[in-house]
Amino acid sequence: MADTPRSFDPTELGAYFALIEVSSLLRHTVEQQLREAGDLSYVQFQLLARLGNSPDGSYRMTDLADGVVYSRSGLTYQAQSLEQRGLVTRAPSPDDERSTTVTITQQGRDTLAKVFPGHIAVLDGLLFEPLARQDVEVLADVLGRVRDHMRAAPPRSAAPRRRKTS
Amino acid sequence: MADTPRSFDPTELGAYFALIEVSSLLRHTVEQQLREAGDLSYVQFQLLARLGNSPDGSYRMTDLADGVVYSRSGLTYQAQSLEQRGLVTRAPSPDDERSTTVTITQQGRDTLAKVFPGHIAVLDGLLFEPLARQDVEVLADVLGRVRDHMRAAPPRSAAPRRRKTS
DNA sequence: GCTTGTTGCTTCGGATTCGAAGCAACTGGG
DNA sequence: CCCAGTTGCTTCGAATCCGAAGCAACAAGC
Repeated sequence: MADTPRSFDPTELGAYFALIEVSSLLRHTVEQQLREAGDLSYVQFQLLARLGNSPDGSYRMTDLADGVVYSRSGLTYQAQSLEQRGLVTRAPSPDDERSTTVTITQQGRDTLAKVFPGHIAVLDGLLFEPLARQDVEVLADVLGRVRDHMRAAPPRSAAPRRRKTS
Repeated sequence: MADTPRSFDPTELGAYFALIEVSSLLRHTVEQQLREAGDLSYVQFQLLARLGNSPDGSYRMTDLADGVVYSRSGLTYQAQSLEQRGLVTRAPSPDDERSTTVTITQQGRDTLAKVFPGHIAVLDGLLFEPLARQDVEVLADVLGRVRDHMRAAPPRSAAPRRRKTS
């Protein structure tokens, strides 16, 4: 397999390495800020932010997991943690007894509001500062296209669950 | 000093979210490939790759940690693991008795060679496939600039001015 | 040569992550 | 109604990660 190990040219390598390094550093810094400002991990912040953006402030566990890339078990762990701290509530969905609906509380919204300015400040100073308006636009466009492509791509596993192969 | 809690416009948000999601998904997929192909974690692969690129195949621990963004202790953990598997050796530096020099072994190079084609294939299919040549160039340029800016920025002395004024 | 201070790495304890297995609720065919 | 299959979430065990404290080797000042 993989008989065509073409190697990358410097530009491609540069793009790849820069992507990895930028996201790592950014995440690291943001994580520190969130920890200091509101004792939140990055995942917890993402979850709260997503819930806060929802019309009714709630989502199913699965939808949350999909939006944040993390594993189901990891999400359970964080949701429990957030629930114990009173930032979200969890209740079985009225429709589907097996699905759990997570809802952000007022305290959760307060916490979100408390950490948000610092979050923006970090992004501003670290990510956007060296970029012109046009750079941001290009970045959004190109990375947005990559993201759509990734989402569309099959999970790439010789899945144990083969079904529906047309 | 809550002077500028400016919120981001959709383009900035899009760039930020796309960056996070792309890097997360990419990393996730790459991690799986590396695990299957050579039982390596992403960090381990990065370390081996970096060592393999070095003229003499070796680096000091600190330089490795800086290049890979991870914590010192985490690096120690991974280096020990790699050493036990015979992929690298560790020895005190002749100059500085306290610094440890990590060197890739032939077996390490073999492992690297084994996983590399698959690694490239993943990147190709996931990251580069939807991009035109020009997109890659722009990406390398813009992200490269951001990376340089981040490296120049002080790691954490940027926010110590704030007190918990809740 | 001693005493401080710094630097480089490791150990330690705790938090977070994941995949696999387990359990409970829905679904469809008989 | 029952049975197998699927779906949604949680529990479990193990791996990985980090920051803080600890230890050893250098560097400076006296």
